[in-house]
Amino acid sequence: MLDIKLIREDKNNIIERLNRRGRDFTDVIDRIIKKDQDRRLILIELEGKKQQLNSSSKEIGILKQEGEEEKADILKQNLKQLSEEIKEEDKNITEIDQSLKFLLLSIPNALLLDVPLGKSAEDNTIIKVVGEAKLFDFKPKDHVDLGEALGYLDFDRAGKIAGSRFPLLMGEGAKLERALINLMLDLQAVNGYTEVVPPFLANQASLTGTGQLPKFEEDLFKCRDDEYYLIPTAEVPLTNIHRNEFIKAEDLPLKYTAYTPCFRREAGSYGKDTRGLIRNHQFNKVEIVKLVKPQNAEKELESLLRDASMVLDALELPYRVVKLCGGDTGFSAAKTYDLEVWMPSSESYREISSCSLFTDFQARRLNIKYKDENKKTNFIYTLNGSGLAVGRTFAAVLENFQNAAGKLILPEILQKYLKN
RNA sequence: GGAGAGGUGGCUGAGCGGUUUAAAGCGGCGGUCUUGAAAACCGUUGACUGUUAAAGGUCCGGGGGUUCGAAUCCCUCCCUCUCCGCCA
Repeated sequence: MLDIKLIREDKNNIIERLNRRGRDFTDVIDRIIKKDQDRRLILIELEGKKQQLNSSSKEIGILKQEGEEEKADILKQNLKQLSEEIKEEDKNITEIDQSLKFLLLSIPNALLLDVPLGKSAEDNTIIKVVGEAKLFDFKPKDHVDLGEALGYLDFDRAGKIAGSRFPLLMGEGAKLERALINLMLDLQAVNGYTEVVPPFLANQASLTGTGQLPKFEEDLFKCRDDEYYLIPTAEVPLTNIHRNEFIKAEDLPLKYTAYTPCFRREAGSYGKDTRGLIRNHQFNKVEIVKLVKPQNAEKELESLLRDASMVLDALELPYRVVKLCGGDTGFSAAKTYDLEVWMPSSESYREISSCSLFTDFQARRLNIKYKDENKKTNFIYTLNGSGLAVGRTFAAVLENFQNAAGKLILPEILQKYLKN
């Protein structure tokens, strides 16, 4: 959520940073400003009336103590109407507050000024390329053919159990998935993240806090009889650990990691990546989350990116780092780097991690504060990244480490994890 | 699922219709003392809104109600704890 004060005081700057997303936010911002002004006008009048009521009520208390019952009764009669008026106007203010809040909750984060302009993924900036994109002297299989041949994957039976876009890993495949999870968690432990096993369902407040609600409900699986949603990412529970909390400055930064399954309806992506592990309704992910002081934000994003990259380095997978352009940056993020892994079957790079800085956008929704150096209360900044999407890593491992015979030659570190 | 207890400022905790602008303690901050520190003592210290600064307004789990006036009474929902039942 953007700061209404900032919108009031620095409207043009906010609009400029929003418009980097590739559409014009002037109208919405103007509507917000108008509503905010209306609200303040009504509020001034209302507060005057409240002041009057408060002091008169106090007077009644005093009169009664002095035994002046009659005077008190007269005053009481006179206050009845004022009290009614206040109640009425209070209702109006609440309504305006709610619609203002809804508008604010529906506006995406203002982007940092170094986020490149652009409409789609094609306009992202390639920051660096790590490792060599493997070219095979045979035609590499994709991870589905390979996985099914090896008995690791069984999408037909997954369809029987649940439906399309669900994975079923069997035998060595299931073990490989578990090895990857363990490897990732161990690496992030070394990087100083506290391991967490959070709830896999979250309530409405939590999802509003991180930004999935109210705008993107159609992307979520929702329980029918309870106000719970299946988490679309561990970002939700991890970032919500400290919702409505005051953090001691010396406890920052706070760093958490968790492995969780993630559940996404993938509404609106019919026909996209229908094959394999790339886009499923359920997938495993190891997430890393940080709560930091604002002044360290950019540095913390760079280090978060390194923490995520480290997994790809350890697995010896070729990848590249891209900075997302405005149009491709997610709703809550102010700036995002993606890690894209090389997929030999399609000879392309595919997103495997997304590392974002959210500035105080989430913290404001979540009400997470700390006291800064000047003892001023301030919102913390949040960041998160995938470290990594396990399903996509699984696919990348299969495709990158296959040989002509259709067997896997895994890097040493993975072999070690498979043994344990 | 049944019965009971409870949710109050960074923390502990009193208040249970009207000088409460939420007591007190802890913690924090400043000071006195000290070579320095600790202890002790003195002062200060909730959040949000608003303002040049103030005044004022809002906030005692969430929502609604009663009243001139609600932390306090009523309704409702949520959460925590104890006991019972069921259960991995």
